[in-house]
Order: sequence, then C-alpha cells, then structure tokens
Amino acid sequence: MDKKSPIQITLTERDDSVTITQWVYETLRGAVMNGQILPGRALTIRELAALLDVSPMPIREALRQLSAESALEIQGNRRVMVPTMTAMKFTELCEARIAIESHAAARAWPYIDSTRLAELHSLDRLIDQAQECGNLEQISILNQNFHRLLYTANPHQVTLPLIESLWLQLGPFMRLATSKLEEHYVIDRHNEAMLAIEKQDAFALQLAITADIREGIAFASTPELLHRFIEQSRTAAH
Amino acid sequence: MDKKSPIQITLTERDDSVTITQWVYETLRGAVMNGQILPGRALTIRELAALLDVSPMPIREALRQLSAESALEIQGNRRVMVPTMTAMKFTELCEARIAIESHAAARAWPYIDSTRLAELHSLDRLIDQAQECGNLEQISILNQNFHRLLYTANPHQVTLPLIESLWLQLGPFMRLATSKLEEHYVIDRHNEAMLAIEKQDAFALQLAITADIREGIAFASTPELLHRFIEQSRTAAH
DNA sequence: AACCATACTTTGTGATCACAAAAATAACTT
DNA sequence: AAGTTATTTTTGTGATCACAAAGTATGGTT
Repeated sequence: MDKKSPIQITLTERDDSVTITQWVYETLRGAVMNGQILPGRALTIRELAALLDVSPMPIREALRQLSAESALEIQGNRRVMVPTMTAMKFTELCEARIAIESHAAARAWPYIDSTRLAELHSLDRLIDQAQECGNLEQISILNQNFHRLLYTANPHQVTLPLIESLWLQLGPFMRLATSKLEEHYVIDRHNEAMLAIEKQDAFALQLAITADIREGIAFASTPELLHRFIEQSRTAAH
Repeated sequence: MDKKSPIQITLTERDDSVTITQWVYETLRGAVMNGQILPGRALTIRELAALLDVSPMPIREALRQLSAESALEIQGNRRVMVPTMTAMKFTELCEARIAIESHAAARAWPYIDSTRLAELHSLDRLIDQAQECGNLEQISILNQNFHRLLYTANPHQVTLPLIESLWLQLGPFMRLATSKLEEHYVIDRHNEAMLAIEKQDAFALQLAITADIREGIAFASTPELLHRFIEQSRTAAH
C-alpha cells in the first residue's frame, strides 16, 4: 500500500523546547529546500503525519504556513504539492532575486560596521573551507548565511521574508544544480562585495551582489540541467 | 469582562462554496488592511472565534497564514498581534515597494497587449469616477487592482505574493493616510504609465510606477500623520 | 505600602472524532 | 475492450476535548 514515489525526509532530533508544529515546519522546509520531495508529488496530511510520527494537526499548520510562503502550492482540489518548475518561471525567480537582494544590500550598506564586516569575512573563509572539502550542502547553507548576514545589517529591514520565499522556491533546483558543481570550481563574488564595503562604495556592492547571484545561477541553468529538472517535475506530476 | 480595545470587524456573508478557513482568512485580512485592528493589540484565538462565530480551528489556520505573510506577528509568548509601525520601517516598506513593483512592471511590459491596455484604461477611468465621489476605500481597492492588472500581464510572474505582503503591511497606515486625502487632489501617474506602454518605452514605465508609488506615499508621510500613527500603535500596545 | 509566593484563570498546543467531498476501485453495459 | 456508472476508500475540514504553560489575581509577610 505504498504511494507513487516514496518520500524520504531527513528527520532531526526533536527538541522539547520547541513546539511540534515548529519542528514539523522546519523538517518539511528542509525537505523542500533540499529537493527531497519531487515537484508535483501530492502530499497528504495523514501520510506526513505517519511519516513524522505526529498527529495530523501540526502537519496541517506547517503545510499552510509553507503554502503561504510559496514553498508549497494548494491546488483547486485542496491538494498540496511542491510547485512544478518551468524555464520561464526559473528566469523570473532569478531576476526577482537580483532585483530584491541588490536592493536589500544597498539598504543594508550604511549600517555595516567593522564587527559585521569581520563576521562576513570569517563566514567567507568557512565557505572556502567547505569548498575544499567538497561539502555541497554546507556550501549552500553558508552561502545563504552570508547573504542573510549582509541584509540583516539593516535593523529596519523588511525584505528578508520575501527573499527567503524566493530561496525556497529556487531551492529544489539549486540543489540539483550544485550537484553538478564539482566539475567547475566555484566562483563567488563575496570578496568583491566585501571590498566594496571597505571602499564605502554602495553601488559597487550592489553590482557585486547582482553578479554573485547571476553567476551562481548562470552556470547552473545550462539547458541540459534545466531541462532535466523540468522533465523530473513533469513526470512526477504523473 | 471586555477586553482592552474592542475589535470591530466588518462581517461579510459567508458563501457556502468557500471553506470557513478561507472566509475567516479574508475577513481578518480585510480587517488588517483597513486598520480595524489596532497595532499591538493582542489577538486571541478564542476571542476571534466567538467574534466570527466559528470554532477555534479555522481561526488558528487563518492566523498562521497571515503571520507567514507578515500581516501579523507572532511574539515570543506565542501571542499574535498586528505589527507596530516605526518611521524607519515605514520608509523601508515604501522603498521595497518601489524596488519590487518597478521591477515587476518592467518584467510585465513585454506581455502587455492591446486588450490588457484597454482594461488598464477602463480601470483608470473607474478610479477617476471614484475620486469624484470621494469614495476613499473604493479608490484604494481600484488602485491596487490597477497595479495587480499590470504586473499579472506577465504569465510567469512570481513577485505578486511578495508585493501583496508589502501592501498588507502598509495597509493600516495607508488607510489612515488616505483619510486625510480629501484636502489634496489626488495625483496618480497612471496616465504616464499607460503612455509609456503605448510608446513601448519600458524604462519610462518603470519611472512612472516608481513616481506613482513614491508620490502616493510622500504626501501621506507628512511628519504629523506618521507621528500620529506611530503614537496610536504605541499606546495600543499598552 | 512594597514584595513575593500561592491559587486561579486564560490561552495556545496537540490529539481525536465526525462528516462530506473527492479519488480510486469495482462492476457493468455497450 | 473502452467507457460509464456504482461502490468503496481516502482525504481535507471543522468541532471538541485534555493539558501544560503563561498570565492574572489573591493573600500574606516583611
């Protein structure tokens, strides 16, 4: 009595200080972000409840929250699934990232002090280390942390939730893309960004972030990779 | 046994074809958007359930969804409230609107055909009519419809949910601002935007949208108005 | 009168149950 | 054998209940 495609979700130890709903949310979010759930695959409350060994209630709440963040999609049938990707949608998501994140960087720039700059530097060094180890998942997480640390320098910042929503939507594909990444050596523009901060050049910072995002995605969006991913989505929909 | 500040929510007839949760969501969303719930006022599930005459369950789901959209805020205490506004946050929200919406307009531009342009024109005429009647709430709604109709010309558009989140966060204040609006005559840049579309000038369209947002907010963000609103938030927090 | 410990109330969380709508399966007709 | 109807199962929705934690009020002590 097993379903079309089995869902393999990495379960973390549940901390009692956090609510079950929160734990379920983080678990499912991670599964979506890592592409562990095939796009188009229908998710049922009871199935997930059994999988995570909790009652249906926390699942319901987590699914609704993820849907509101565009990480999941509610169809007319009230069925929930990971949204399918198309080449055009992928382009729109990337362009949206560039528009919003370069803006967020520019708005954060006046607030970046030497302490935060040092933190950015040490985070960048960690990324270099992870690259030598070839730990792809770690690179992805640290890269997000770098961007997040930059944008949150602005204490009145309001765009991070929007940016995280875009990350979530791109997540499944980015993971697939970086799995092909070993061949190329990764180039990020973090050094360029930090140099711009030191030179107090806001515009250069904006350009560096734009280049960082565009290049980080450009190599990934080779026709073959994109096509493979979209195929995957299409077939999973069944 | 009444609470600090009574909540007055406009109740619409509930259509049976729509789920109770959806109806609750729309009702609460409208209440937030219209500033009917004071920022800082704690919302409890049971109170709202009694107010809307439904069980706590649909309220829980609606609150979680609105929180995910940044329309509401969950405090550490797990209490839910309308976020309070500050002058700096207000500025950030406006600048974010400009960055994202001008981008959305530019990405939508290649897709705007004569049919959609005609719809934009007729919507603009409706706005003019509403302005003569002085129907402020109607103006606000139609104005949103105008922007939405523009951005959704792009069939692969992904930014509308993000934009709507910003609208929700600015909603309470915009309402207060437009209530002072009768004195000035409203200038919008819709004509300029439509002219740019006719002249096939994407950059001019982007400028028009930027100006439309900035001016629509600039007159509203007079120091007195902003201060009054922030005061209101502060005192309601109690 | 100010402070603190105790009892009481309210509130969010999570589990279970009932029900109607939707899928999936089975049976049947053409 | 393909399509259509009938039956069974699965699934989302919403209501109710139990419980622990947070909040509030109470009462007593210094």
